[in-house]
Amino acid sequence: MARTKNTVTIDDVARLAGVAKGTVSRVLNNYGDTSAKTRDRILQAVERLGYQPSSAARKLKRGRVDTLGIVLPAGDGEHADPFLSEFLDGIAQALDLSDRDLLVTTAHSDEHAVAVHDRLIRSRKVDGFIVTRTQGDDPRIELLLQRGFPFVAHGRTRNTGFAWYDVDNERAFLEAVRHVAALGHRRIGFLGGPTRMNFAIQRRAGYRKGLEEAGIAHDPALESTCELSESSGAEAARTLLRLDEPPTALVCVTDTVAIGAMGAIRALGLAIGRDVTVIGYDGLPVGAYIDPPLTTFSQSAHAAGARAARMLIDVIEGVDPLERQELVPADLVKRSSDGPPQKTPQELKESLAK
Amino acid sequence: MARTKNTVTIDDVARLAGVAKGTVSRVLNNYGDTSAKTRDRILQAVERLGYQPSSAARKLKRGRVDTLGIVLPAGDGEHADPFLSEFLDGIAQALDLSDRDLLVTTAHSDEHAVAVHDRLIRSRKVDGFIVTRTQGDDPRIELLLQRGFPFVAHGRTRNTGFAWYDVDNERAFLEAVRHVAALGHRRIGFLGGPTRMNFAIQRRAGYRKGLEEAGIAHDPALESTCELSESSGAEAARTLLRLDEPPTALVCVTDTVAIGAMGAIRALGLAIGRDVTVIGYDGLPVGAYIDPPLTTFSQSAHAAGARAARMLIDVIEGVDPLERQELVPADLVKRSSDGPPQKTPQELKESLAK
DNA sequence: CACTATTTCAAAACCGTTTTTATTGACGAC
DNA sequence: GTCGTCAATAAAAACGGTTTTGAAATAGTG
Repeated sequence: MARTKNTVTIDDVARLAGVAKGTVSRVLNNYGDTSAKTRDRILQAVERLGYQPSSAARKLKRGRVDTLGIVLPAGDGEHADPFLSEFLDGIAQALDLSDRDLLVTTAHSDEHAVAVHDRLIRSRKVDGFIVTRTQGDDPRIELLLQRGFPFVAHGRTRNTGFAWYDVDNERAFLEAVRHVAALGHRRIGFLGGPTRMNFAIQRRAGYRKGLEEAGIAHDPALESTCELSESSGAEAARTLLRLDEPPTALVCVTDTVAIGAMGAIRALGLAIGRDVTVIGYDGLPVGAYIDPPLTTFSQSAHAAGARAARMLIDVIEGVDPLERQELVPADLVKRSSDGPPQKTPQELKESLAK
Repeated sequence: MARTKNTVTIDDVARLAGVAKGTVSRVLNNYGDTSAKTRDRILQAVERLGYQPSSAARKLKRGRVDTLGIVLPAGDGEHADPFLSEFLDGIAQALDLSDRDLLVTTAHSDEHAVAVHDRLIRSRKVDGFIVTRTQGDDPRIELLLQRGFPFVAHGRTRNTGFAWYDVDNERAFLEAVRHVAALGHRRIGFLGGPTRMNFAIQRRAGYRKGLEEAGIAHDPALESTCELSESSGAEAARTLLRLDEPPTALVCVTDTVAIGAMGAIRALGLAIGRDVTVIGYDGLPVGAYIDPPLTTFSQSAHAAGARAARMLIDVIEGVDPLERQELVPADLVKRSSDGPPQKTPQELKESLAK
């Protein structure tokens, strides 16, 4: 049974145009060494047959696939990471402009992630990777550096000898402190994250710098550390508010922690945004729905994805990765969980005593 | 400059094992016609060199890429569709089990989507497509059917001669009405979606059937149509509540519309779940965070993605697409936006008049 | 022991491109 | 005229696999 092939190849084009296939190829890749006449004839044949080169054959010869890869942490089957979906969308849109595509895979553990990257590299299905959710020491980045495979990380790691795109955590927290200081707060607490995380250290540094800039003495009692959960945020908030001179503002390492803190504040009978100001970080959509809507700092995941993709393309095309390191500021999303202090710390303490 | 190639090919393996490359290939593809001795030798060489076949070369000969494609509607750059990210996650996990990958692209319009599918087909970058967010008459599906290219749709269309996975929209809305009727509601409003969407028609049909089953006369004034946005949902809700005999329950085509409606209800000074019951559809995570948490119908996007991927693989491997059509029920996620009516429609009207 | 069937593997052909090399004809210079 | 030179294109050689073909070695049979 002679199954008729329904795909049109370069040979078909060459035959129709009456030239050698090499000539067709050169025309399509703009070598510019063909006469106008044959070029027109070839382009016409291409048009008529609706020819498009086979990516596999092309890649075999050229060694490129025009495809970028990303390995996502597998969701728990419940709710997918909202950040990632926006990030993906940004990547895809950037790629559309350059006629490349995105290969998406998931991994359910660090080891699995490394294995998947390795498989994709060896089977040459992608030209480079975008690595998200980086850790201080990241095994995926180790692998990619060791293999000399192009990639861009979203977020720095301890080692920084590669291309990355990151949000300026330090700057954001400096601005957070500046913002509440401008509202009139002088007792400003910090609910920080675990210091094994790179970003937690950066954010704390920004907090301290902000205090210094505002001329407020750094009080270690106001600087706490908690896990990145609501319950942990709630507990840390309670601790700070029990101080003899409680803070009138809380700057929180993430929105999740801030939401936990808000619950604790409300439970103590205080008004968020009036008695106690709360500032988050992440710009999670849920922050807009809670009561009162959370003032926070936000990085556009969409913009990050688009930019990271563009940077990766540059790296693949030979740009030195060290020339593709970008630090961008996070923007303040002003909602309603902040405001001028209505009470002094002493008054706050008294109202809590009741 | 003789750039040393750092990729290991089948020739390297063959040389190391002292056999012809054809033999290596047959061993790796389990032809079972090689002696145990040479097979071991070859596998050992493969192991030692860390050899993995080039996907491009392999595909060139076999005509398959082991990659599925999906073309997403491009987000607006603001918030990506939470449904899609979960759906993607489901697909990716299913693919992981079968050593295939997923190619993701975006399209910003119907025409663009068709063009992207066409490009991917012709450049043979994927073996098949998963088509989401189907419309009554879907140009993408037209294209794929015409090209005879394998695909699975998430959602039916007018034409149903292909593989699909769909939630039983009609049934869900029938159950929604049954649910609120059981709570004691008799004036039940419907905030429907644009009727160009197939699912909107199905959901409306379920609503009407539910009324019939409950023995409630269908009042066209209670059945409205809105776009799938919060603002549109809010407006539709206001319109219905201004009726002389306002509804005490609103069944909404999507969670987004329901959330908009809730905002409008609150703004009118009414208590959600007491004065007016609101039922959504989609099971969006955000629904759990709003106040009060939204009662809704949920389809697991994750499960849908995983199942659709599996179905597509079957179709690619030759199963008749007509044998891969599945209708699954949506489940009621009971939260707090519903309850027995506290007021009659007349009382509701009066309290609004104030 | 001659003869055939079976197993095992080497060699060659092929997939659809890109890239390199060769060939052809036209043209100008000597 | 003959000889390069140059432009344009044809022809051939990769690229890295899979699949087909066929030959040699081995086993089985009368």
